[in-house]
Amino acid sequence: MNLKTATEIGKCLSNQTRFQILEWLKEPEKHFPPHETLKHFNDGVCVTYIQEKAGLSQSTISTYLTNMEKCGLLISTRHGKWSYLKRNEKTIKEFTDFLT
Amino acid sequence: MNLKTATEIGKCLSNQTRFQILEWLKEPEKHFPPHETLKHFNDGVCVTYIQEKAGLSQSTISTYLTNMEKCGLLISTRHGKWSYLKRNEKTIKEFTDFLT
DNA sequence: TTTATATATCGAGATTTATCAATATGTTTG
DNA sequence: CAAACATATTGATAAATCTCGATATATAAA
Repeated sequence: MNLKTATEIGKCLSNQTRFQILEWLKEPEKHFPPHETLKHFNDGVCVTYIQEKAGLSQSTISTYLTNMEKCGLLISTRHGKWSYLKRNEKTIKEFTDFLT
Repeated sequence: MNLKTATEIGKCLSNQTRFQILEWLKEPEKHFPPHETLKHFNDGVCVTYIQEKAGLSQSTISTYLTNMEKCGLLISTRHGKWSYLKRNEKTIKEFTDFLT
């Protein structure tokens, strides 16, 4: 982890909604309904579910998630027309190690 | 640690200079000269030394440090006319625990 | 292949942050 | 007390971020 990447992660963590998303994704089954198509949470939660729970516009949440993926906080996996997001624990650990 | 405080900390970590200060303060003796009056780094480093190393204006750094203290990232101790800043490892740990 | 659904990107206005110079406050020293 | 020094606060402008609606793209379903 370098200073630039760490700062990009800091930017993602500087907003309550984005931070909250990261918290929700710790335990997806606790905060989101199971997806109608996929029956598991192996790749996380789809954009729409996150958007509905956050209560912000689709475009805003899409941008948030894209940026969070870019700096390594999230991993995005596409299944058909859905994008699923899950935490990237490896980067999160690198970040906390860098800070500590 | 709650979401609001964590987000305030995230704001501090969203800027390279502020993040850098936190890194410098991990090992003050490695990045700063010993203070002419105090001979130790027990309470950290004075504002002026941090300001000079960061290369930003006195008012900017003062504001940075004040905010970093407000959200618990730093501990400020006054000795005479100097304010010394050091990392608040307790809060930093609470933050990384909250994130993990 | 048209239509519907999910996600991404663009453009714009409102809000927040970055950063400074100027000034104020607090503390020490002559 | 006056001068000097360290730090904090204020006021201002430029830059960045927030957030949306509109629109584009990708994929699936009819």
